[in-house]
Amino acid sequence: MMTEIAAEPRSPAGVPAHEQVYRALREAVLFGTLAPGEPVTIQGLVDRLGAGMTPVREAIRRLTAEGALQALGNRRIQVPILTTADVEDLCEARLALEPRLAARAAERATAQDVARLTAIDGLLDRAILLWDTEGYLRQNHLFHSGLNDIAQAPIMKALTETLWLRFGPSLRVVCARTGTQELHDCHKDLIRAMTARDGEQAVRAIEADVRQGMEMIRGSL
Amino acid sequence: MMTEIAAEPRSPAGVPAHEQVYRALREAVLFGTLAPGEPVTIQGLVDRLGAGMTPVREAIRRLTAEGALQALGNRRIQVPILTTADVEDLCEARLALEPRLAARAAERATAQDVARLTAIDGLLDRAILLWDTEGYLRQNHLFHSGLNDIAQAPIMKALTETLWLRFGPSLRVVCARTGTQELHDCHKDLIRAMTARDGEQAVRAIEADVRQGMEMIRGSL
DNA sequence: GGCTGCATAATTTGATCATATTTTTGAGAG
DNA sequence: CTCTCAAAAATATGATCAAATTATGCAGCC
Repeated sequence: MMTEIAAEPRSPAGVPAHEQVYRALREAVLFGTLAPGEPVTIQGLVDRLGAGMTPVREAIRRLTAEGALQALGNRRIQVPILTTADVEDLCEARLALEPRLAARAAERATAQDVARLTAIDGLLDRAILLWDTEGYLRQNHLFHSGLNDIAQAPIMKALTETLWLRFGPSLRVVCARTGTQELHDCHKDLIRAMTARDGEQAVRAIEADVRQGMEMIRGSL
Repeated sequence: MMTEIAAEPRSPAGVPAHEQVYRALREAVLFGTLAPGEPVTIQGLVDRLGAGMTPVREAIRRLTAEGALQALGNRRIQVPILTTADVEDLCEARLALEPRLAARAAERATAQDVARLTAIDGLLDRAILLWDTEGYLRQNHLFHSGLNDIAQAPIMKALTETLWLRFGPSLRVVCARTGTQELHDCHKDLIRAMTARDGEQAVRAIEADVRQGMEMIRGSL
């Protein structure tokens, strides 16, 4: 497994090793091959990434604090396995935060912001047509991350990012299995809402998007 | 400063050093003497707590991921200084999450749960009468943490805890300066709502509590 | 005779520390 | 005011120790 976690051979000047390991692991959680329930060992990461123990350790603690990884009692760490209750919990948390961010974004979006999101959404559509699951996941995350940036609420955005880390692996499993063809694209509604500066419409669109995503995961348990 | 971070000389069987450092630091953020803007150095913690570098490092990364500490660009770490925008952001995040938790708690609370919260609230009142700021902060946190436990939504609760870590130091500064005497006690309303299984009332009470607390902090900037 | 169960040994993995290296800061000289 | 250099702090490595899991082997039972 997890053979696709890329090891960056050289350190691009100034980026600490623990930061690089963190980014690689985070990517692996969101778009990579880390599956729910998969064990994550420190030594394995040390061997695979060619880093020392301390940086790997720090990165793992960080991801664990964010909910991307789960520390079992017995010194073992794994990618969390979501229960039905977890998905409910996640869904409610997302519905608490993301509509507020979307409303703020709709109130603040410039034409440039809308253009950027539209471009990302285009790449997303292309990924869907090509059955490119990883591309879909990347562009989808990029779209929502960009949207939440526009809201200018860094704390709520940070919380939301940790939620995405929690359901990332499960969402990937679902998408790899069932594909992404038949999903209703709420992003178009979102872009319309932002163009119109309509917070209410943005809230409805993001709620639909969240429910759709969480429902897919729930159905796969 | 921070001389009151207790060093646990011996490891109480099985609790790893990095976990102990984490707990000590977390307590210091919530109830201790760590003030906003105060620098947190690894070496300082190593010397003060008598632990090794690696555990201290891990604890700091964890707290940083939770927003309790802030990594400056230049390898320096400090307790975050909240801006007005941060407080707005925090307030909206709390209003997004805590009312939902309170409503869930109100629907699920047993008589025993209510009794426990009532007991904590009694200790809280005593702390207020005694002008015991740390006691007030501890019991207040215990009350809300216990309330959020009852909601049985571990993910939303975890998010909320990180929010408390973010405003902990600032709240403590305010309380130490202005005291806690004149605060309207929303906890009584909360307990009534839980006894009555009234989610709506619980939402209103917690919203008032959140606004009151955030307003105190906002006014101190 | 083969299979199950448990005790024990071997190996893997995690936790911690001491230390070397690099970076940043800040003081002092020009 | 700027540049240089020394002290302090952070980063990162590898070694060492402890704990847990897995493998192994022996006895007893079907």
